[in-house]
Amino acid sequence: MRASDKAYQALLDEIVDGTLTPGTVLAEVEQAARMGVSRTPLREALSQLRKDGLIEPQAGRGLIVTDISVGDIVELYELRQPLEQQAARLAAERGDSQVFTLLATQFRGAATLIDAGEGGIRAYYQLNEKLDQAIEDCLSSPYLVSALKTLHLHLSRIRRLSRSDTNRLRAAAVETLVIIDAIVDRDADLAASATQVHLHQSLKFSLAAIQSRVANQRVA
Amino acid sequence: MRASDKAYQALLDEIVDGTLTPGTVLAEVEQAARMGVSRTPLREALSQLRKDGLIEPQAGRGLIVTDISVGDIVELYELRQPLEQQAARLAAERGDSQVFTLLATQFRGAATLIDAGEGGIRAYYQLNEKLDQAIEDCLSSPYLVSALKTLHLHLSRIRRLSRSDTNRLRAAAVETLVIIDAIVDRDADLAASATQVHLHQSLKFSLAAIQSRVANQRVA
DNA sequence: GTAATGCTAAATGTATACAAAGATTGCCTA
DNA sequence: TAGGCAATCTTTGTATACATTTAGCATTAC
Repeated sequence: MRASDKAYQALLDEIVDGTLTPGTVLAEVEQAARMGVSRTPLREALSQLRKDGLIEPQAGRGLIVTDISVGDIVELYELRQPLEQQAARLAAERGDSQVFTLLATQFRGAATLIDAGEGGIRAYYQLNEKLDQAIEDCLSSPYLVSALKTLHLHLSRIRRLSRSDTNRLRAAAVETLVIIDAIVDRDADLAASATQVHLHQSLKFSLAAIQSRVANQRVA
Repeated sequence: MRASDKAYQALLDEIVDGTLTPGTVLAEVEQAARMGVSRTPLREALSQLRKDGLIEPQAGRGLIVTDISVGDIVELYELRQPLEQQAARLAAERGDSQVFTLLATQFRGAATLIDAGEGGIRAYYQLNEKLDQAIEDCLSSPYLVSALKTLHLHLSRIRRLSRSDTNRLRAAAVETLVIIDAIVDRDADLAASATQVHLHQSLKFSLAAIQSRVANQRVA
């Protein structure tokens, strides 16, 4: 593995999982030392992260981790809605029914998973990733796939901001199951509509979760 | 301007306008010399172009300009359709009516422009860019804007493959006018539908133009 | 004659030295 | 004391030297 790839992946992970918080200054020499690489490959990594929109040039000097706020959630969904609807539509048209039939079965057991504590919830998230992967595998367009990849990068970031409670997760699983069933039935319009519904709900509850958290913080 | 930006822009322009044809090998020392910069900023430029999907690692070694074929057109439209529909929808919801009223007026004179020879057609393309810019200005989401930017990069490339005749351009202008009028009327659904129609026609005629060109080449 | 192995050369990947640009701090002046 | 200017120092931007990897080719052995 190239040193630049290593640094890119490491920094990416840290930004996505929140270890590097928004506003953190990424000085070249400092980060190069921390990653155990020289400045050249590190700069390449930073340049990639900049293209991803995960870091940006600060007013004065240096690169900082981009902020991710409530406003960003709404703005991100303005991209997510059309992209995932299109992906669901194409998956319905071309998807391998067997794959999605299996996923449907797994999603029918999602509620049990969600109620099984921390580990179960982690498994549920992994199931969602499997679904995303299955849908992506249906797409022949590298342009669409690439846009989805970038999108999911940012989605991972906001997931930390607006953690859902188990009630919401169970509801989300049901909504997702409608999408999967539509794909199995080769009903592209339904798959798109179900996606729209799911994302609408998802956005609504994300914003509500943040609102309530802010309210709680005021009390504390 | 930084040397890396200069090299990036220069290479980008050459790839988009077809000076650097698909398959062209971009060797670092060679290109660095040609651009008048050293290898370090040139590599940064190449790294960006790679993220844009304009160049890719070759089997053996080295980076080559990515191929752009008929299949790519269809795949690109699988991204274009959802993105531009969303953009049109949001423009209809939030756009400044005055801006789009002016654009509508200009597009009503498009036919005259298209029939005025080479220069007129260039002016018509510039008018289309003004429209794209006006729509982009309506978008608050940097995520959506960024995806559109990348999309238009690749669209510029395929425009060389499937040049439209004046008949098609006139029809396209009429289709576009429907979109603009919908935006002026704040009719998001109509703007989205009109965009879908326009892009459907645009794709159909692009593919047809290429087919007929291939047929002509066989004759010649 | 063919295949495999080793050598060579050329390209990429990395590190470091050097240059330039800008920010901060301290001093001087008003 | 406050504001401005200058000098220094930190940080980024660039160039080049060095390391590493691999493809191509030739030679040798089977």
